[in-house]
Amino acid sequence: MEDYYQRVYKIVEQIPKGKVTTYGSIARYLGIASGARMVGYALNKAAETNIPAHRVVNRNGELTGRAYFPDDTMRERLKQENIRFIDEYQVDIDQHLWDPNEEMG
DNA sequence: GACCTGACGGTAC
DNA sequence: GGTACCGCCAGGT
Repeated sequence: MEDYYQRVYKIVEQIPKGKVTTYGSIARYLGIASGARMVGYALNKAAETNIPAHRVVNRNGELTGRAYFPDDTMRERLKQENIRFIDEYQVDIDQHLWDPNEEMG
């Protein structure tokens, strides 16, 4: 079901600069609250696209997907957007959280 | 067609 | 408050 991935990409593209969201929020918006894993899986493919997948982190704000980005691209991109880091590879999710369920309805 | 794996999340202890 | 375990859906072998 590639259409599923398209849905994920569409949402990730809507993430405003300086904001981040979680896999769970995206999954919930898609109607699969428990499909957070699928979101990350989709973003894996998104890593080779023009989609800002670096703005998506887990519920804890950890850059779990940094391994799928060349070097520290993911962290550099976030820092470039003035994202506050509470750890070397963990953003202040509570400060920059962007929930599509609230922003997009 | 069955089993295993995977950028996660919530609950239980 | 942190760690551990189970559940979830989709895709590949």
